[in-house]
Amino acid sequence: MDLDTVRTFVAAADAGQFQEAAAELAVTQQAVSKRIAALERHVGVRLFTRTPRGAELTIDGQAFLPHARELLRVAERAVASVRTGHRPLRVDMLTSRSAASGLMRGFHRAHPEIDLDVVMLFDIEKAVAAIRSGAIDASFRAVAMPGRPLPEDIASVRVLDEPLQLLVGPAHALASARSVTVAQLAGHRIWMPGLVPGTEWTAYYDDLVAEFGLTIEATGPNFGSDALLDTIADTPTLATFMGGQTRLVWPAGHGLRRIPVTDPMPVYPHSLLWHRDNPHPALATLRAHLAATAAGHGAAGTWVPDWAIPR
Amino acid sequence: MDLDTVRTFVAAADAGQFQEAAAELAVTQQAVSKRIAALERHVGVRLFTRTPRGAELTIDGQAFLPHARELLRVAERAVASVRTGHRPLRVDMLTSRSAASGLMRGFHRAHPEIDLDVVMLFDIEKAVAAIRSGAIDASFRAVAMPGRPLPEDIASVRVLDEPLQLLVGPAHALASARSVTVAQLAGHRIWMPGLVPGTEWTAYYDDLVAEFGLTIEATGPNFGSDALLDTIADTPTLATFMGGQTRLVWPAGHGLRRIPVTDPMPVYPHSLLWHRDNPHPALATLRAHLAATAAGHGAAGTWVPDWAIPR
DNA sequence: TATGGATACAACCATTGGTTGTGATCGGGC
DNA sequence: GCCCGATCACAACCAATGGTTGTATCCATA
Repeated sequence: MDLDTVRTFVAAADAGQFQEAAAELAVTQQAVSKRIAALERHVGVRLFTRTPRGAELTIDGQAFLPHARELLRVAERAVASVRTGHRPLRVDMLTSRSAASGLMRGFHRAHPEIDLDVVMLFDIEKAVAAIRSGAIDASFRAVAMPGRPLPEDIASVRVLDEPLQLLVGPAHALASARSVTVAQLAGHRIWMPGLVPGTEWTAYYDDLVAEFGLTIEATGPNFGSDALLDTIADTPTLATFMGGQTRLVWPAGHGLRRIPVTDPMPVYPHSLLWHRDNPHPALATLRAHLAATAAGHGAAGTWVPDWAIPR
Repeated sequence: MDLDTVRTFVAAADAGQFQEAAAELAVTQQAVSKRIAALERHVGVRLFTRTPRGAELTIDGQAFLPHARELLRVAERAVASVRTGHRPLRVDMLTSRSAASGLMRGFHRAHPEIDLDVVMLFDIEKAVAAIRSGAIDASFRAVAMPGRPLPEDIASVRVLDEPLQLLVGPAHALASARSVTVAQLAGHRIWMPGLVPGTEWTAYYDDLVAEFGLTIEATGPNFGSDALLDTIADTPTLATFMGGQTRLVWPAGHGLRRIPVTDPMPVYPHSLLWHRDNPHPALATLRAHLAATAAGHGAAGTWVPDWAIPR
C-alpha cells in the first residue's frame, strides 16, 4: 500500500469527486481514478460508488476513512521524528525498564502535547557524543564513569535514586525474607546477563562488588528479561538485581519475589544530561517537570559509587 | 512513502542486516539496499550505519523505528476494517453528536479490546438494508418511520431516550429561562438546518410540529454545527434543538444557553437495531453492555411520536 | 434532445523498482 | 600475514508500475 494512494483516497472522500481531488493533488482525474481502483483492488472491496455527479463513499469506504486519516497522521509523525530542526524531544535512557522510563511516562501524562522519542544508546560516552552533536536532546544516565568527568558544555542534574531490589524465585533461600542487608548477599550467586564491559552500568556493579565482596556473574548472552525471569524463577540458587521502580508485566504463576536491599541501600543515581546550548523548548519543560516532581535523592543510608556523585 | 519500504526498514532493523531481511521478504539483498536508500532519501537522514558485518540503526533510525512499527499496525487495522469476515464491529448512528455516540464511547471504555468502526447512513431505510446485507452490524435509530414497520429479521431494543434541549443565544427572549414548556415555544423561530425530507429524524420533528403547533425552519444548507452555533449565538430571535446528552466542545465566549424543555419533555428514542442472524461475537457483547448500562426510557412525562413506540 | 460535468477505458511513455553481476570492505581462521 | 567468507553498494538491464492524453459512456438538466 502506498501512502500517496491513501492520501488520494482521503482527498477524494473529502471532495466528493475525483476531479476536484485530482486538482488538489496536481494530477489528472484519470490518475486519481486509477489510484482509487488500485486501492480498491488492494483491500478487496469497493470504496466509492461512482455516479455521473461525483463519487460517494460506500459503507466500507466510510469505515476505512478514519483509518486512512490515522495512517496519514502517523506517517507525518514518523517523518517528523527524524526531521532536523523542530523535531520531537529525543531522550536517551538505559533500558525501557529503568526508572527513567517511569519519569518519562509521568512527563508524557503531564504534557501529552509534547512529542517524544526514546532511544537507547550504548553507554554514557555515546550519549555525551550524541548530546554534543545534537542527535539527542537529553539522556538519563549516571553522570560519569570513573575518572571521566563530564565535559564543560554538558549540564546535568540528579533526578532520581533508584533502589536496587533483589529478585529471587520461590525456592531461593532468601525467598521469604522481608529485606536483606548487603552483607547477607555475600556468598549468593547473583546473575546479571547483558552487563557489557565499558558501560557505566557495569562500572556501577563493579564498584558494588569491590566494596561489599559480592559475586556477580555477568556470563551468558542476554536473551531478554522474559528469559532471565524464567531462569530466576526456576533456579533456587540464583538471584538478580532489578530496579525498584520497575513496573514489570509480572508473569503469572512464577512466584517471583522482590526483596528490598538495605544497610546500606544501593541506589542507582539517575541524572538528566543535556547540552547547555540546546534551545529545544520542550527540554526546558522537561527540566521544569523533573525539578517539580523530583523524588528524594542522596538520602541517608543509601549507597552510590564515589565517581557517580557530582561535586 | 510506500509501506513495503517501511516494512523493509522494520525487517532490516530487527534482523540487524539487510541480507536476512531480504530473505524474509523474499527479495534480493540489493532490493533491500535500494529500498532503504530510497527511504533515507525520503526522510532526509541516514537510518542505518552499514558495516561489513551488517547494518545497525543510527540514532535517527532508533527514533524512527517505533513510528514505523505503529505505521504498519495502523495499516493492518485499516485493511482489517474492510475485510469481509472477521472485521471490526461496524455500527451506524445518526450523527457524531447524538447520544448513541456517548453510548459507544462508554462501550469502548468498557471493552477497549473490541475494534469498532462507526459509519453514518442516510436514514433508517438505508440502515435496515445495510444490516440485512451484512454491510453493518448494528444501528442506533428511532425504530421505524410512520407506517413502515421493522422487517421480521431485524431485531431492536430501546436503549436510550435523549431529551431535546433548546439552544439559544444570550440575547434571546428565553435566554434566562431555567426551563421552557413546549407550549411556550409556539411562536418562536426554531432553526434546524440539515433536516433532510424522508429521514426518520425529520419525521420526528414533523410530528412534534404537528402535535404542538411549533414553527421549525429547515431552510438553508447545513454548514456544520460550528456555523449553526455561531448563528444561534448572534441572532436574538433564533433557537435550535440539540440532544441533551451532547458533550459539545463548547465554543468559548459565545454565551450560548441550553434550556431543558418540559411538559411534556420531548425525547428522541434511540433503539439498537441488528440482524437476528448476525453471529458477530462483539454484537452480543454490545447488546449485553447496553442492557447492563441502560438508562431509563419510556419515563412518564416524556413525549415520543406514536410510530416510534415499539409494540 | 442537446449539453455539461462526471468517471472509466485505451494507448502510450517515462520512471520506478526488481534482478543479476560485480566490486569494496572488514573480521576471523588458518 | 594472508585468504576466505560474509556483508553492503554500485552498474546494467528489464519488466511493471503509474503517469499523461485522448475518448467513450453515463446521467441530470435545460
